[in-house]
Amino acid sequence: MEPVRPEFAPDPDLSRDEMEALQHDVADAAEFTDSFDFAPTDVTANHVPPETVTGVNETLSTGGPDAGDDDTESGGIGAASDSERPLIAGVDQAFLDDHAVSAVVLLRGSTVVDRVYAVTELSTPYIPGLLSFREGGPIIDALSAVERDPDLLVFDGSGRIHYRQAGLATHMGVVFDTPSVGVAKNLLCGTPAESVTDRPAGWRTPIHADADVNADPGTVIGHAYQSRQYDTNRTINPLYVSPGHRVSAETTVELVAAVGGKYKLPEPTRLADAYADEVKRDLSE
DNA sequence: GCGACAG
DNA sequence: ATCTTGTCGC
Repeated sequence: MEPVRPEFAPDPDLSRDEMEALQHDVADAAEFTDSFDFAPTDVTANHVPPETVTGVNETLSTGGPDAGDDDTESGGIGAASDSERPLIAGVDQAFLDDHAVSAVVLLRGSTVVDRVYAVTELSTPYIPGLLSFREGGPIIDALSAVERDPDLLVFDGSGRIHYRQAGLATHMGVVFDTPSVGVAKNLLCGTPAESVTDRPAGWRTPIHADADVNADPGTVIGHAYQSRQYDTNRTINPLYVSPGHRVSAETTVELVAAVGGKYKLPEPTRLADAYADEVKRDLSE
């Protein structure tokens, strides 16, 4: 795929004020309403709702072809096989000295159909709120190597949950004008509607815009979503999911749940994370 | 000045 | 994000 709107590409050489100005433009260009042509229920064959797990490792599965196709899943009119399912791209990075290894794993259902990566020199430090100016370039490099246009991009980081409603997922979604969602492990800004501690799998609560966010106070900019949970001692923190581009806050939760597997992180992102680490390891030997 | 802050 | 062993619990 290629950047459809390169004018929004994050230039790491901009001044801080210019970066923030560009983010305002990105937020204005972003669409936080559903605008994609596949059903969330077609994303995966096995719509296993989030479970409360008892163990840690069960059977190792890295997304290889599944044993059989289920033509009789919920809905009935869904895709019959992985080959008909929407193309989902998971994006994540690993770092090595002053270089970023950006990895993209493409999935159709539970089948990994492609993996690409790019090694790019970093030119800007990590600054909360300006992440896309550090990782955006490297990510664009990797996504540009993807042959087919994904139906959805899943990022490791925030989307609309951002001071200027222009987090990494939103910024990249706008640059490629592709539906995208952000999945962060920590909350950047905004206020959860209720306590997020020790919640059962499947639980979610809205994240509202507060004084730190450039949006009408109370606007739902994302959700805390408990993808997995243990039934005993230790507890797992929730994920903070938010719209990137062309997806609503509510649908974002549904999509993240749909692409989620048996781990805390959704499969696309989890596999991209592992791939980035793998490339990094091979690269440092 | 103090506190807060995705990856 | 990254630097890293053991350890608790199923």
